[in-house]
Amino acid sequence: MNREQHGYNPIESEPKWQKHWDDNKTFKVLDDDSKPKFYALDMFPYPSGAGLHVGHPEGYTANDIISRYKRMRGYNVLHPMGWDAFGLPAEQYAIQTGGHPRDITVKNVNTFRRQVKSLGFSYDWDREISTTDPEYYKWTQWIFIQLYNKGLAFVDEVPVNWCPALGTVLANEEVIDGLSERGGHPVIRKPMRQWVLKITAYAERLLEDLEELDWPESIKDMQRNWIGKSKGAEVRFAIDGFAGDELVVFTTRPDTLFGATYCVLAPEHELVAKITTTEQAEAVKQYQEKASHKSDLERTDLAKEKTGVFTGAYAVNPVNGAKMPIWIADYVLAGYGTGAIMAVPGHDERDWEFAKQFGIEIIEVVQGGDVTKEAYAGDGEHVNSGLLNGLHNEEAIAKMIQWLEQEGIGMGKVTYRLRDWLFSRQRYWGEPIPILHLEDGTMKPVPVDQLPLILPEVDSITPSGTGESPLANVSEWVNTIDPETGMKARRETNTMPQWAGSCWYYLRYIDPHNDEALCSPELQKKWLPVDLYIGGVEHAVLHLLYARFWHKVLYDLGVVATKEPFHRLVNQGMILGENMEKMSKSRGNVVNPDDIVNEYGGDTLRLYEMFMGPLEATKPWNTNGVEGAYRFLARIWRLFVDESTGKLNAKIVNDEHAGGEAFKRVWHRTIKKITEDIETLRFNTAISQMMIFVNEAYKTEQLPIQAMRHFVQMLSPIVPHIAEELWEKLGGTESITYEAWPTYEEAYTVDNEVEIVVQVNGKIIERVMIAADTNEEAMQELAHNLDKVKEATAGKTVRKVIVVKGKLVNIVAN
RNA sequence: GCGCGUAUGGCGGAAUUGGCAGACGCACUAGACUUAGGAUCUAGCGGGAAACCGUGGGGGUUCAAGUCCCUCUACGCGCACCA
Repeated sequence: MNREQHGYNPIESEPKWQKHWDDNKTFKVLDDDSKPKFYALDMFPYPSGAGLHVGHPEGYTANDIISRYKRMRGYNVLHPMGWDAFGLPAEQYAIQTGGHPRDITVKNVNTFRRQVKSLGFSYDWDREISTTDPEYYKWTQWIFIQLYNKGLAFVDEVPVNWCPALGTVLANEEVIDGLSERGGHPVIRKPMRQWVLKITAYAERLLEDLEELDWPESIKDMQRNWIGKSKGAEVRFAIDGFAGDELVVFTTRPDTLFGATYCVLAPEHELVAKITTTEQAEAVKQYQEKASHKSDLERTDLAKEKTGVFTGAYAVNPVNGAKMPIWIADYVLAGYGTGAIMAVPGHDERDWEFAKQFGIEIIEVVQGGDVTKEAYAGDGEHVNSGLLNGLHNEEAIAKMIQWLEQEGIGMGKVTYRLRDWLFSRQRYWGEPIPILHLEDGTMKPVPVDQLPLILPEVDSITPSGTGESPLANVSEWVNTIDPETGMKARRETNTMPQWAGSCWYYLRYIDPHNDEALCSPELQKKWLPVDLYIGGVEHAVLHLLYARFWHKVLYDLGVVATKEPFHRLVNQGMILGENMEKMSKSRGNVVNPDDIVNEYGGDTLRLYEMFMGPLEATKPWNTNGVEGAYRFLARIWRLFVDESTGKLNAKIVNDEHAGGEAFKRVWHRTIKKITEDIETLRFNTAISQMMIFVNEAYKTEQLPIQAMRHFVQMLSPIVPHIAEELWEKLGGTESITYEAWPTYEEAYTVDNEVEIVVQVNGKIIERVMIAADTNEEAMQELAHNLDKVKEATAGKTVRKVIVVKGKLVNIVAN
C-alpha cells in the first residue's frame, strides 16, 4: 500500500483514538436517569488460547454499531465486556504443559482484550469482569447456596462417563464412540454421586415465557423441543405375584391400553432386580452389563434392531386382567417418564418392531391402518376396547384418563423431556461448590459471610484417580471445621461447570463492584432486561436455557424484577472460510483478525464484516472483499482530505446550497436509508447507501459541509476511528461519540420526477419520465397516446387498464 | 425419520413486501493519468447475433410472481427409539 504523507493511515490513527477513548473514559456509563437506557450485550467469550476468531467481531461489531447509534440518539447505553474464563481447555492445557490454569487464563484474557480493543469497540472497561475473579465467583457461589436452600440443588446418583484407565469422569464431548478422546480408553456409564440442579421444576415457566420474548422463532422452537412437553397419563400396573409392588408407566396414548400386550423397563430400572425370575436372572444381568457399556449415542444411533430380554415376570392389564410379559430393553430410556412403558405394538412403531422381533402378539385397537404390516399411530375409531369402542383418539384419551382416575390406577400427567442439570465437575478449574459435609453425615452450605470460598492452590491438577476432583488431594483445604457448630467437616470437592459463571454475568455488569450484593436492587430495576443480546446460535439451547432458569430463580427470590433476562436476541451467522467450508485449523482456512487489523486496520475489518451480507446469514470470507472495504475507506478519506496538504478538501464549502437540489436529495435520502437500516440491523444495505453517497459526492463540484458532517456522523458507529479523524478535520473538537444523530426532511427523500413503465399485456413497451404527483387518469391518458402503445394495441380491444401511481400503466388488450 | 431454514449473474449480495430483477461491492474488460501500476479516475459488465430467454426443477393463482399456493430436488442447522 502506497500511503502518501496525508493519506488514509489507519495503522497510525486507530491506536491513537483507542488511547484517546481509554484516557477520556469516553464510554464510561453513568447511572444517569435523565436519559432512556439501552442495554446492549455481547455473548460472554471464552478466552481460548487460539485468540479471537473472525466470527467473534461480527456479532460484536453489530452490537457496537447499535450501541454507538443509540448514544447518538440520546440513550444511556450499557455496553460491557468480560471473560467466561473457567473451563476445561485451560485445565487440559495446564496438565499438558505443567503450567497453572490461572496463568494460562490471564495470558489468554490479555490477548483477547488486546484484540478486542484493536477493533475499537465502545465498551465501558471499568465494568470488565472475569468469572475466575473471587469477587465475581463469590456471587456465583452465593446463587448456588440460594438454589440449595430452595431445594433446587441436590445430590443424586447419576450415570456419568467414567473412564477407568484415566481415573476420571469425562464430559460427553470428550467421549468418542465409547472411547476417551485422549488415549482411546474405554468409557462406561457409571452411576456416581453428583450435584444436580432441578431445572425441571421450572420447565413449564421456561416454556410459557418464551412467548413474550423477541427472539428468532427457530431458537424458541429449539428450546421448546428441548423442553419437550408431552401430555398423557401415568398408569399403574399390578405385577403378578408381587402384591406390594406396582409398575408405573407413562404413556401419551392411554386410549390404546386395550392393545397393550407387554411392558418394557429400562435396563437400569430399579424394579428389574426384584421381579426377575431365577431362570432369567443370568440373561438379564448380561443384558444390563452390555447396556451399561453403551453411551447414550450408541443406544440410539446404532440400534436399528431392537434388543431386549424377558424378565420372567408379568404385569396385569387393569382393563381386562390380561397378563403382559415384562421385558427389559434399551430402547426404553431410564431418564424419561418413569423409565417404563406399556407397549402397544399395533399403534407404536418402536413397539411394533420389538414385537415382531420377539413374536409378541399385536392387537388392533384403532382402525385406519393394517397392523399386520405396520404400526398405525393415526386417528381412528377404537375397536376391541370395551368402553372406548366407537370413540376417536381425542375422546378416547379423555375417557380413559377419567376411568383410570376413577379406578385409582392412574391419572392424567404431563412429562417433559428436559432433564435436571448435572451441575458438578470433577475438575480443578471451576468455582468450588460451597458445601460442607459434616462429621455427623449432614450437609450444609458454607456460611454466606465466608464467601468467596477460594479455590486453593494445588501441587497437581491431574485427576485424583478416584473420580474425585484434584481438590480431594488438598487435605488442608478439604478438612475443615464448621464455624457455626464446631463440627469437623469435609468440603465438597466437586466444582461447578463452565455454564455457571455465564448464567448471571449480565447482572454483574450492571453493578460490577458491589460487595454487598450481586447487584443493587435499584440498578437492576433500571437496567434490566438486556435490550439486545447478540451471539452465536451454538448457545441456542444450553446457555440460554440455563441463564433463563437462574434468572427465574432470582426473580422468585426478589433479586431481579423481570421474568426474563434477554428481551431481544439476535444470532449472527457463521463466517465460513474462503473455500465455503467451516473455518478450522485442520482445514487451514482460518482467518486471524490480527492479520487484517495489522494490514488494513480495525475499521476495515468492521466494515467488511458488516458489508458481507445479512447479519444472520452464513457467509464465506473473501480476501478481495476486505481489500474493497479498505479501498472504500481510503476513497472516503480522499473525499474529505487533500492528501498533499492534509487539509479539508477545498470542494467542501460552508454553503448549504452547494451541490444543488440533486445532491441534497441524495444527502437526505442517505440519512433516511441509513437510519432505517441501522434500526433494523441491516448494516450491509446501510453501507451500500454510504457508497452511493460517496459516488455522488465525487461527481459533485461543491459539497455543503453540513452534509459531510452528517455523513461522518453516520459513518461513526460502523467505522469509528476514521470518523473521529474526519470529524476533527471538519472542525470537531471533541469525540464524535455523543454528537446528535442527523435528521432528514421527508420532502427531499422523494423524487419529483419518476420513471414509470408502460406495459401492454404485462410486457414493457416503454419507460417515461413523469411528475411524481401525476394522477392515475393523466397517466392512463399519457400511456394511450404513446406511439408504441398504439402500435401494440392496434386492432385489439382494450379490456382493462391497471394504473399504479408513480409506478406503471398496464394495458390489457386482445 | 421428525422439525426448521436457505436456493437470485463468474462471486458476496439488493429488490419500499405482488408492480422496471440484478442496487452496492468483488472479479473482469476498455479508456485516461503515468517511468511504472497490484494505485487513482472514467465507462462497460445476466445469457443471446436477434426475436427473445432468464431468480434451484415442475405446476398453479394474478393484468402482473424472486415475492403468494401446491409439488419435487439440493444444501445447511437442530432433534433423534422421548413412550
